[in-house]
Amino acid sequence: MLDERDRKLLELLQCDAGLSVVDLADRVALSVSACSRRIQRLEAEGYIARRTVVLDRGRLGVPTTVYALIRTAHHSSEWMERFAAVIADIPEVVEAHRLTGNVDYILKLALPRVEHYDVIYKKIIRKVELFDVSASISMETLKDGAPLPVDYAS
Amino acid sequence: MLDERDRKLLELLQCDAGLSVVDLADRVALSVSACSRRIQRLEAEGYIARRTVVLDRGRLGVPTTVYALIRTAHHSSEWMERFAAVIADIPEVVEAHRLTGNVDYILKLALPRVEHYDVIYKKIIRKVELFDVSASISMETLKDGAPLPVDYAS
DNA sequence: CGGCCATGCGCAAGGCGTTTGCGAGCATCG
DNA sequence: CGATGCTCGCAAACGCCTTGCGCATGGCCG
Repeated sequence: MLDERDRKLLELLQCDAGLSVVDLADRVALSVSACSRRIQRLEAEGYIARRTVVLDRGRLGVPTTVYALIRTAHHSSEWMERFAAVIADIPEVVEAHRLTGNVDYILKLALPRVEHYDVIYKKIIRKVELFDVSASISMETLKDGAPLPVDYAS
Repeated sequence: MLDERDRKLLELLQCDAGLSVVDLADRVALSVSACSRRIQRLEAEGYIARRTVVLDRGRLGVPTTVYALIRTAHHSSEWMERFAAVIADIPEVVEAHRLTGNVDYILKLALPRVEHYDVIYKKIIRKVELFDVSASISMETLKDGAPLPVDYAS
């Protein structure tokens, strides 16, 4: 049960969660106290899952993004669990999904440089058997961590 | 110039930026004031790019994740700019990269349901010509928004 | 139509976390 | 061996966030 102000708050907080409540308050034309309670409610009701910081990839030493499209050699729940465990243990894998279609899994890697991909590749195939892997290097990031659309929220 | 404490702070903040400075302080065995200054420094030196909130996809009404792998019909800088502009204007596209390899672009979409993909698909092809598009639906999210590895940071 | 209840706002005070000035310890370097 | 710079810890001050309270508004029922 969100009104226009709630949606605006979620939008603002996605862009900058460092904004003070007083800033947020007059952006949505509300008193500080009312705004504070709105935010508390949004957290209590689970709209806001957690707060985090986004770090500078360059500064962190992992400027390179690589996507790995994977096809599995085995279609069993045992293999799936094994694969999930392997992925979970590799911090360079920052995102991983099991997909429908030709590709079984997609992995997003954060790496110091392109050549480092091979290290991760070998680390994975040493532990699980894959049928096919194709890696694509990100040449240009058009969007990343873009705010989620807020218009579908009820 | 990061030491072990700085890295630990970045790690903790990625997991939960809502932690108070006093909490963080004793996690890294430091006084509150010293910890506060560390964090200020990490922000000033650009390690921390910004603070944000991660919203609940389900609550927001966009639980479905779809990846679109795109091959372009035209290889010109003019087309690229047009495509980038189109993508920027679609809030359901939460991530977009230009890639090397067979696939030219990868798009990550946040949608209310699978069928909604068609709406976005049509919105894109109405504005730019594509050679090939293949969409894969995420059946299972093994990782998403995982903390960046902090060990490569200097 | 009037009264009642629920909901949400604003005001102001209180509480709490964060920040900052200051002195001390330690390592580095001339 | 002494000076310099860096970072820590302590304590106070500052500022922000929270919360209790009174009030207005809108909906519902008698």
